Amino acid sequence: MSKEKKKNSILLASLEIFTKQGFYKTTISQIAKHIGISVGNVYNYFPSKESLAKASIVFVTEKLATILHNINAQDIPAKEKVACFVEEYLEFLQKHPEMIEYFFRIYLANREVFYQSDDSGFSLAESFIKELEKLVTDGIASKEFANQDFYISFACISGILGGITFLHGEKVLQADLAQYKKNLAHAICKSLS
Amino acid sequence: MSKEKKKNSILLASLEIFTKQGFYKTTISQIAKHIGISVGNVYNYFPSKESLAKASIVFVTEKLATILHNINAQDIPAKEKVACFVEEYLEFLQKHPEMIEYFFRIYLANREVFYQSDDSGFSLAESFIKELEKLVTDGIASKEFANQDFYISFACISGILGGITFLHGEKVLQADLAQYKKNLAHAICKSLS
Amino acid sequence: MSKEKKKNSILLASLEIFTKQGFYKTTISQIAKHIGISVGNVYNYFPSKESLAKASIVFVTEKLATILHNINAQDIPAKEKVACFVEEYLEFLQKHPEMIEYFFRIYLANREVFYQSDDSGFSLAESFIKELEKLVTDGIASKEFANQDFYISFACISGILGGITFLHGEKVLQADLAQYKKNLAHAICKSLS
Amino acid sequence: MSKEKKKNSILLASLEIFTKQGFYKTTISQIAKHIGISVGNVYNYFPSKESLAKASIVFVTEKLATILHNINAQDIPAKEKVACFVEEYLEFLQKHPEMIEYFFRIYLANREVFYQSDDSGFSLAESFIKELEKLVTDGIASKEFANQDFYISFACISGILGGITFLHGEKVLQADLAQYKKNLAHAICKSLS
DNA sequence: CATGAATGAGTGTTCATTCAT
DNA sequence: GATGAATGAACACTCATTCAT
Repeated sequence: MSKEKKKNSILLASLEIFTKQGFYKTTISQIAKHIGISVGNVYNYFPSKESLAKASIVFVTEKLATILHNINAQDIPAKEKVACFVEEYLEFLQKHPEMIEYFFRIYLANREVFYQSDDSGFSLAESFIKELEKLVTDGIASKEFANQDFYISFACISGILGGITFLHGEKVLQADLAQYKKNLAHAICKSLS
Repeated sequence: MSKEKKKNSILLASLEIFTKQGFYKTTISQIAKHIGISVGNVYNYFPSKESLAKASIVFVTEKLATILHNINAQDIPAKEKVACFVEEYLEFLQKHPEMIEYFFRIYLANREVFYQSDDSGFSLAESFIKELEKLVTDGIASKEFANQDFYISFACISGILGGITFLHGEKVLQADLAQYKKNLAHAICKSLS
Repeated sequence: MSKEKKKNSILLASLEIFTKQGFYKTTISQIAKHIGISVGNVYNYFPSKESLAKASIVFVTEKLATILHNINAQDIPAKEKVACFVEEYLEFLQKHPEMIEYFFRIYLANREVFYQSDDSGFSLAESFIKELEKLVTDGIASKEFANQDFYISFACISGILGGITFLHGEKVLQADLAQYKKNLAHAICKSLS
Repeated sequence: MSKEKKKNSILLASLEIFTKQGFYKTTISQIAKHIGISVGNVYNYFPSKESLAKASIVFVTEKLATILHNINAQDIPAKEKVACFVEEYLEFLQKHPEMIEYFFRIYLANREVFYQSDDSGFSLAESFIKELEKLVTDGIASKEFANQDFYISFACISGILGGITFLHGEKVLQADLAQYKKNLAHAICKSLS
């Protein structure tokens, strides 16, 4: 296996196990065992457990950022962009719940892991937030969305998606995720207007 | 100090330190020191660290449930109830950020701490969710809100509030919390309609 | 309850719980609860956990010593004395297994509890050993027993009784204890001859 | 040092310190220090303190079982087998008092450590008991010993040896252990006849 | 690159003992 | 005498990280 591939497999394993068990309950040994390598070898690719957690969040946010970037690149109304993003988000959540849940459970919650004195941990999600900002700004420009503080919009979009993600993780949703697509997109757009 | 009062002071200290440092990085010794008692004495009031975390979440959700319960009891339109709740929520967040953040950071994130095999950890927040459900149901009855899956509404209300709470915790909000009151209430009502 | 009676009830409770759970796994709190008094009050009667254990062994050995003393006082052959002692010992074991087992499990095993630098822990059983010595000496005088080192005789008598006590505690003996009376007395006498 | 050898050295250190100080007064740290390794490394070889105690007892009983097995294999009268066993037992006790005393002090006394719900702790000594049973059965077959309940015979053999072991541990025996060989063998054979 | 034995600081929890009431 | 809250030292066990092979 190439160096890059092995690094990636370590990342994916971490992501999965961190999400399932939490950051602190996950041991390096478990991650190593999950992909059949030795504990010491994990350290050849990542210098610490913390760095694994950070690399994981960058990995996830870049996936989300890419999705949103491609949508933003299209020449369609902002409301449609929201609908597209909700759709792709739900598909992603369906396919890789561990990645999305990692974002909401591990990253947003374990502040002490991701934050350094000199650097807001928030910055790890920068690429995604940039795209979100673009989406909102475009919508405001086209008068589709109300011209309000970006943070309100941010709270609406990521809050509502976070809420549904949480419920999905709790396994309380009776219907298939895709069923919620339309209503969620509608709710988000309304909240932004 | 009465027994009940001491138990409460331990709870409040836990809440604060858990929120600041995370569940796992917080030691019983720190909690004990914070209120000037011995480690062993903490265990005279709570049988384990985990039980402290659980008692904390019950404490917070009951506070929130009480606030919402009183609002629900009033004879006003559902939209006004939402506005009232947002106002009181923001005041509460301003005054006791550790309690609200505890709810979003510690409870929602450290699944492995709160969940037992036989019992959804979700149930610890039951009293609050019940009130939220009442608010939404009433609004649907009065045609103020759209008749949609409660989970969507749940995601909207707690998601948007969670989002702003997160941003507040990140200290990125430039304006005073109260400034966001109107816009947030508006966004939530819109999202429910 | 008189002071003496309460002291005794504490002693008996200790004996029972020490035997059932071992010295270290028994807490003062358990002993106190067992007789319905407070932890602090136990310390009004015994200055330490260790002193409780020591008082217990003195209590038991004095019971055994009394039994043997009365037998020694009779004008019967030594072999009959052995038979009598075995009989009464088995009856005692039947009735108060916790006392006898205390002697063999707790006292003989937890050396570190009973021994002080200046004093052999062995001395706590002195009264009983004295009587045993008398029994053997008398038997040698009457030519019933061989004139051998007392320690050999001691090993035979208390060893064989200890062995059957152990097996009784293990609950592997199918027959009633009394059934073993004759054979045990016979074995002991033979071993002494 | 090979893995197996290190495991063994941990075992021997445990045996010695458990015997000297008792199970509960012995700390893993002491065991580790005694052989110059770290606390954590002990746990690479034994998963718990309890498992160390159990492995120790298996180790000792297998030593005793082997001794007795070799004697049983010889074509000599049962009485001579007893004499051989007593001799080798005393030699072993002389050479490795910690092992034999471990058997009598730690194993027989700390029931709560060795017993599981589903399994008599007694079973840890199975291999030795099997050999003892063979010795007795053979002696009965050759009419050297009386045909009595095996448990009586068990109490006699292990009781008498346990008694002398106890006295040896108390350091009350004036003569050399070997001096008691003949008398002990004689006493045991008599008690079995 | 890969291994996994070794390290040792760190933490939840227990419990004998004390003492103010 | 009686209570039981308070103390704090002690200890089993964990696990991120290192490094010799």
